[in-house]
Amino acid sequence: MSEPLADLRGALDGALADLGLPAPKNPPSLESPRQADHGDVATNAAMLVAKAAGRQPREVAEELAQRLAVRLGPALESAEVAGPGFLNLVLSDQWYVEALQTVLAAGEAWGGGGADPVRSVNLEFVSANPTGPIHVGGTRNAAYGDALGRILAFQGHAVHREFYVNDFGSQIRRLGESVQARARAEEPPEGGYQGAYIADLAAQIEGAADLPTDQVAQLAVEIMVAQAQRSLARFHVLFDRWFSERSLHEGAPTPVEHAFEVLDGQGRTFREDGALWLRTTEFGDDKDRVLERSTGEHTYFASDIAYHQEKRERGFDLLIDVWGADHHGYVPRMHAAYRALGGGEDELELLIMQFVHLVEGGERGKMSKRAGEFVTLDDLVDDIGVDAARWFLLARSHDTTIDLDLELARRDSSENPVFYVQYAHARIASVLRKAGPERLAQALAGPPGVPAGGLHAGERALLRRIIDLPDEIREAADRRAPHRIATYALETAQLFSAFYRDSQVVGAEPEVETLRLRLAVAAQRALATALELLGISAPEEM
RNA sequence: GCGCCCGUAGCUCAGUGGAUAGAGCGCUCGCCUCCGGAGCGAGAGGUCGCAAGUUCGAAUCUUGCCGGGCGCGCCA
Repeated sequence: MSEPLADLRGALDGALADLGLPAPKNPPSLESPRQADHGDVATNAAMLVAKAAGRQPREVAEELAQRLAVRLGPALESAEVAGPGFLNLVLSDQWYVEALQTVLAAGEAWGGGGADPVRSVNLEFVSANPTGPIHVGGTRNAAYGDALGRILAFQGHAVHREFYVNDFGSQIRRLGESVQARARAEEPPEGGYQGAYIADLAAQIEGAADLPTDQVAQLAVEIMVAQAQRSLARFHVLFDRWFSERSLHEGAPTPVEHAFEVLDGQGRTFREDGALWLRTTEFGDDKDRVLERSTGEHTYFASDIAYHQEKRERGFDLLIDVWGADHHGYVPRMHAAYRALGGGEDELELLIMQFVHLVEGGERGKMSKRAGEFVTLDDLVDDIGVDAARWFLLARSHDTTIDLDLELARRDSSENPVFYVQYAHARIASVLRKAGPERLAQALAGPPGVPAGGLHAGERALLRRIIDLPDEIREAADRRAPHRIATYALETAQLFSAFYRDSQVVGAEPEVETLRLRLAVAAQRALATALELLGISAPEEM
């Protein structure tokens, strides 16, 4: 048996072909029905093809059931047509036991490797301005980008993680001025930065009061970047490259100038009012955009275009940028610019993270960077820990704003979902320790067998969920939706808990104990994999 | 005004064409001679913002409205 659900899908496709029915436009479902009396696997295949074939769905389902019975043989216990044309399949214990064997044989690789086709992905995320510490929004971006990277990599994609450092331009000058003002005990400049970290920078930079402002600014950026690297590493987020915006303005020609040449070669730029413009309206933007101001300075947009051109030239076949919600208005012009460079529409994905509100006792905290009253990544990790922070930031879809309940997040009890999942993992480890290494090795050595009494409902339900893992990961990857993995982890932990409650593992009849030990190992792997993809620890004991 | 995101249980949110819409928290009530009780459960609680439309079938797709968040610089 290869991957169990893939086998079923193959059998279903084959059965449709047997009947001379066209393959449906959308792949038929193979879902675990919520209702227990709807079988182990339900499919809507008959309803999908009935119309095109001009047939009654239930009639098609009946014929499909017969063909599946032939193709699946002893794997299929029964197939029943229900409702408007669903086909509910009950799989045999033998099928389940063989599926479990497949899971165990795959080991840590179970659930991964589904990339099709394999792509070379540049994943740019966080990219927070080095004018201040990383705050909660950046932390969510970090957790999301990192988890997405883990999922894509587990699928088999080549993932290169990058942090774009905005170490150039007016805000950096303002940072230098702010630090220098502080060092001179003067008021910060108009629109400058405040907060304790500015005082720290002023103290750390020797001669900050007297050095040229540009130099103070660069030294401050270096310190801030190093701090961001430490904070992110502590949050289990590592990058392959920290890309300097400043570097886009160095060399001859500079990457920015090179990008201008590329755009000019495509005939996309023009001069007006003394400025250089890009005709982004040709690609759906609502107005054209300035690349070089009438003063001769380049805009931030020019840097960004040069950066994306540079990434293109490095040979990635997919660029993903994860941006904060406050930049969403920038999306159309970036897409337009990418196409103006000659890039393909589906080579660049811009993902927008919505905001996070921290909630404590029903009250929302404030996060204003300039005022210096923000909660930073380090503050959050100090408060609730890496695992809880990552869980609560990752458990929800990236395009919904979230309220993070700090009071719940810091609890060490099963009321806290991340604790509950980790506890289930640790508990399995404890059961396996109880069985002992010899007994465990013996159980895993097989051969797989169906115990005399057959499988119980709780065992089948847990195993069914473990078998779902590859599909879940594929969905999470394709939809850029790490939160699905969190949902999966919680459900799997709940199913294990129910199984554990109802079924004695260690000390059961030998062949039953063997099955349950194997199941426990598989459940532990599924949980460990899900947690790993979220960057959350899977403890052996707590 | 225009654009993007959101509107699902008291609260926070899953669920992007299928059957009787789910979870966590909160609330009420149960379970320790038993592999981890820092645990395990049960129950109450919902016009899926509103209205049309498409479909055999809509929380899900379309359109319009209402409500909330964000954005609309030769700033970054």
